[in-house]
Amino acid sequence: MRLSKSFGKTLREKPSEAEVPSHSLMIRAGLICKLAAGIYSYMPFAWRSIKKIKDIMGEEMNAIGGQELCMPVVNPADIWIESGRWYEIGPEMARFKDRSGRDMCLAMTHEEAVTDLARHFIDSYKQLPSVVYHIQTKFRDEPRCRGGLIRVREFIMKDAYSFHVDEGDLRSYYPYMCQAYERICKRCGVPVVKVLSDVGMMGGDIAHEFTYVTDSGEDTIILCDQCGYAANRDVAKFDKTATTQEPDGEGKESLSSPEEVHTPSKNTIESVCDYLGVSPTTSLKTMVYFAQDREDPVLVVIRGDLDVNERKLANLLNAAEVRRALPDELKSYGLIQGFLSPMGDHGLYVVADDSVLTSRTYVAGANKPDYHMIGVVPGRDFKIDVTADIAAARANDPCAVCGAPLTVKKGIEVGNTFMLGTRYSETMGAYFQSEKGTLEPIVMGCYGMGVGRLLACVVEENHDEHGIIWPITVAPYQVHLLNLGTSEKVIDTTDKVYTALLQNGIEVLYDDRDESAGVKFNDADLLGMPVRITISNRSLESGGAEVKLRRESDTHICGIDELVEKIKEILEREAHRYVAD
RNA sequence: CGGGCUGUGGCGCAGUUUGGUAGCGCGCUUGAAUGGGGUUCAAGAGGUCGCAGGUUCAAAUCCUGUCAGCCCGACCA
Repeated sequence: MRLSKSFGKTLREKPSEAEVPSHSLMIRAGLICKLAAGIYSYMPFAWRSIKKIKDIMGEEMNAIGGQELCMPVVNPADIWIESGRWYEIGPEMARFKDRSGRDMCLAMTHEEAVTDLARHFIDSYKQLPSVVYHIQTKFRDEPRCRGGLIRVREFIMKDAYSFHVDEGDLRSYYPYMCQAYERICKRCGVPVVKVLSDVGMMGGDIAHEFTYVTDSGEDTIILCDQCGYAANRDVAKFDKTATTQEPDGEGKESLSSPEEVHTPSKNTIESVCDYLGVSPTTSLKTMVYFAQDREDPVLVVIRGDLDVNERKLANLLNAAEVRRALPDELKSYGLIQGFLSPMGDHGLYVVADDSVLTSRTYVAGANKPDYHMIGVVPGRDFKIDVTADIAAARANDPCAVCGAPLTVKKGIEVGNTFMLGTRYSETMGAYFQSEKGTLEPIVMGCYGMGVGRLLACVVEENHDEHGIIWPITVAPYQVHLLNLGTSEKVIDTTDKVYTALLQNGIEVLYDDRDESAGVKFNDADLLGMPVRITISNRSLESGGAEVKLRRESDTHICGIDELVEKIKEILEREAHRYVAD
């Protein structure tokens, strides 16, 4: 490709809308162009990379038995009504009516469509297991797009679906998919961590995310450097007993009933504990939440030093989401903000984090302005309807597995894998006849990976202050060829080199523009092709062409005659860096 | 959906406080010089100042509304 003819151009300045490096670079390099919030065109260079990423995904999917097919972007409402998600999912699903008034939607994912295929074509256990995948555009009307391709509304996704006779077969297949995911990321030059994750709107049992760790990310993951435990914060477990101090030795545990104490204006955990001289670990924090589908709020009790993770709480309550009650709402239930208490005859459902069982007695609110209770014993002094883990893990909390301090990192979720089970096959009637002759629901797994998001991660991981540093496996072109000066000899030689490289199947971007050296070098750095070849009077006098790797700073001269062979060698060596084990 | 902010040639911005009929840099066009890290000079093209209403002799500037976008939060496989 001659740069003088290529569609699109580079920008010198950082676009004002871009915050994260990949976003800024992708716009500056002319890789993407926004049409509307979260809706982008992929420009020619980006599209070449996208194709390579898709190829890598395809190869890895094929290698574990996947068959590629393609399912529609537009779905009829019927199948989503069958699965129950037509009503479960909110405004993030784009819906419309066709000309005859039938409800339709843009698919956000394809469990429904693939389950429809399964019930059409899978009749017998003899057809199982089976795996299909497709790489398709999806639309989710996200409330907030950000970071260029990191979070968008229209996006390309590779999703795979596996069908099994039973849970055991799914479990034995699942690791292959996880391994394929790790291989894909490795081959694209993006390091990922496999973390336990929430099942979210997919439903099902076990799920993992493959997360690229970066400060530009929006997911919070909890990692144990010691034993390797890794989980999304929404499901991360940690050891709550280890942080607990013994109940303070003031004999309060001997109180046969709680006692009221005056705590003027002490309406936060910190101020109360300071005032009373106790540790927050022996206090109770009470919060009021509204959960979807529940008329009355629930009282949530957690140890004072901990915070509630709303995802965990929502899952426990079987609600799509929960929200904190507003001050006015508290009043209408007779609750006093700042002095909330699980005690009393409020009649509300009480959810307790299991941390409240780690100590004997606690300080709690008195549900009365400026008063708290001491010597409160959970269970004795207030009822608990359900106890579960609803606490958010934090940095330095002890690992639930090995006790080492946990670390918290930000990351981008590149892909995820779910053991769906029979959630869709049962609701949509995808059954097969077993060896015994019985009718059984197909056990399913689903596995998604964002193509554009992975591309953004590639750039996020592989760049410097000058521009992108493409891994050879996904680079739009392998070689960036440029000439300097207008001498006929230089131009002729470069043209010949260009032709020779092309004839040898090498992908070359040829900067044939009449631009100054600075412009050409800067664009080469910004565009970031792995190998740069410079031909100028100076290089010819030194014996040929100058060759430089984008990721290295040193250059060397290579004779024109040996150039093609030399480049082939380099490309092979570079490719070797991205081979998955 | 809350909080903060921004809309002015293709891109990045100034001008808005104190109303007087639009400017800078980059990019683009033409010509010349230069030719190893965004080089230099000259001449050009390009904007109903997001949109709608209002105040005024006069609005990019003041007022009201509205739309779009960005950031933080909520939300989200």
